Amino acid sequence: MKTLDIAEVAQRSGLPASTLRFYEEKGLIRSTGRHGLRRLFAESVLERLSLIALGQGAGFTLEEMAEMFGADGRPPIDRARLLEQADDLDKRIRHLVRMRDGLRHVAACTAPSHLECPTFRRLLRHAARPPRRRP
Amino acid sequence: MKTLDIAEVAQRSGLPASTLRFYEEKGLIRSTGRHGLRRLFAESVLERLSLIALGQGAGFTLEEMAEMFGADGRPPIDRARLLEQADDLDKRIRHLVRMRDGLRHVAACTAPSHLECPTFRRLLRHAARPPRRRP
DNA sequence: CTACGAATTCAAGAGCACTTGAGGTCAAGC
DNA sequence: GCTTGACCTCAAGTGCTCTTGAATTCGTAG
Repeated sequence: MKTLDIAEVAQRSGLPASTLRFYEEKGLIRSTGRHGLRRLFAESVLERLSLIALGQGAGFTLEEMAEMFGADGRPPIDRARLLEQADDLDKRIRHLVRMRDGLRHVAACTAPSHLECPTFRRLLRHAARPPRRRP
Repeated sequence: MKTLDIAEVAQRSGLPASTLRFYEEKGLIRSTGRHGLRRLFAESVLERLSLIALGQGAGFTLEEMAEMFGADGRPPIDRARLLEQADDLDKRIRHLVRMRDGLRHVAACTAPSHLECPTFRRLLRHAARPPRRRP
């Protein structure tokens, strides 16, 4: 099995070595051994890192992800949880779409003051706070 | 002109008073005066708060927003900036859509291991890190 | 006029995701 | 064998957005 040293993982994943060490400390990835002091990683760590990026984008915290693919390795994925998260994403997407449209409108709008523009005012009424990363 | 005390602003905006004080300190909102010690706000602060929520969702930091509607009040909006931000949002939206679809797929997929599922693997390859809040 | 409760200030703390710096170690090349 | 430089550890620091707590002030109801 081919092993990668941290520099190679860093280069291929685009993450700095410090982040990789940090992730390992958090239990998000694992090194398969050492060469002297130096960590060795299996190539599969790259997939894991993609998975982490995916999860981050979906709104999971690092800690939640560490739990999810906890003890063993293979993500024992919780389907209900994922669907819930997908619905959540739907909300965020709709929100962002409204905002994008709003921004474009404001950039184009010629109303004397944006606060007088009905489109803008409608937008504001819908501008609920973005869902906070679960506190 | 009707004025609101902080409790009313809090209640109508859904933000805790501490956040309102924090925003004022940051120059994001202004109280119009005091009644004794107590802040008084114009009703228009509610619109401003919506605007802030909007901006946050669009990826502006509080400081950037404080700059934008800086000295006077009325947002002297920078159109180029807004369009740029809208394009940015477009990217984020496309990203989120892929992730949502990915999550749904994974929840439904029956492949023995997700890492063997081609759809999932394709998803992973696209799971670039979500754009970091401008560092 | 007194007591209550809501608001105030200021400093510190919290949560998340990392980054940085000081000081040490070790494999490899010369 | 010695130097070099990548990698190591551990503690502390960063940036952002707030929250919490202690001590204090003040308007309003009774």
